[in-house]
Amino acid sequence: MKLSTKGRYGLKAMFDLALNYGEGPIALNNIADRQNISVHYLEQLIATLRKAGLVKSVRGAQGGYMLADRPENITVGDVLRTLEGPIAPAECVIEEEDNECSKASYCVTRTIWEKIRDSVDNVINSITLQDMVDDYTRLHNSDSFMYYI
Amino acid sequence: MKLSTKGRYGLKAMFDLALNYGEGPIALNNIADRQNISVHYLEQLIATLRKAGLVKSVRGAQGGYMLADRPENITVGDVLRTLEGPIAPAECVIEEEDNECSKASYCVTRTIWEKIRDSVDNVINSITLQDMVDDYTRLHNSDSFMYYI
DNA sequence: TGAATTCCAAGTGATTTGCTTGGGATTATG
DNA sequence: CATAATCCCAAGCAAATCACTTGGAATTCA
Repeated sequence: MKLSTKGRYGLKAMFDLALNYGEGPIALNNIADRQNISVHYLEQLIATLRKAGLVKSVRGAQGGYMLADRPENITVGDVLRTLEGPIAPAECVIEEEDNECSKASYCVTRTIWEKIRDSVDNVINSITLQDMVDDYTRLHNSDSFMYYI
Repeated sequence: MKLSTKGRYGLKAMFDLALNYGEGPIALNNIADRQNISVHYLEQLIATLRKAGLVKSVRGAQGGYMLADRPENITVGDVLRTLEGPIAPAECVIEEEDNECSKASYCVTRTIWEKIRDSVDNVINSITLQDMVDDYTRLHNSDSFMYYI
């Protein structure tokens, strides 16, 4: 039940782009440095995100990447599903596909997988990149921060 | 984010044992036949469950396995954690272990993994094998079943 | 023109998955 | 007491997946 580095690195990168939203294209090696990820590996991940329409690229010198939409319009679920494929604990509860086995209608374990899938979906679909940015600024810049030390 | 066959087969087997709770030892090949799993593979899974104290075994002819406790005292989480290891989407939010990275206190993606972990935990810790048995008998034996066809 | 960048394809070692194979130990039953 | 039925254990293994690396082509700014 672990996410691979694809999903984990990819979300870090998207969060980085969200932090820098509106500031023109961000070069991949900047993101890779900040987030401690191999540039060439991140390249592959962001290519997937680009093909999915979540980021835009600008080629050539001074080029880079930027979010294709405002951070409040991109959810964690969008990012994770793009990089990890459908988020489901078992084949038989992948929604898009038609993997239902013949016993689906009365399979008791299947209802467990559905509940797990739905609860994860609920979390990742309800958090946007903007929410993450807000969390970040709250943790780093807020005056109330000192009270918690 | 998929479960492996360990968790999926294992839960099916435990559900099977719960259905037959109180009827003496159940031979593994019966379970394997009913649930469509290789006997030798299931043997390995149930060995793990036995070492974890979730099932008891009776050796020799007419032997088999039975739940070590009543179905209402065993949760889906007990079974899945035993077979799959800690259920967490990333290393840094595995509770038992001390995998926190140095940035844990202000890492924003980490809070995402925590929320996913907690929501899955919430589902699997709240469902017992008895709940599954109840679901099963409701689907198969209840008079109201006909109304839903 | 040259440096900075994105884009693309292929290769690779390590690990995990999902079993299979082959046997030994124990015990109920005839 | 022999035998069949069962649990117990260890090792092997092919295929897939993971987490990258390597090497280079295409594009564009300065």
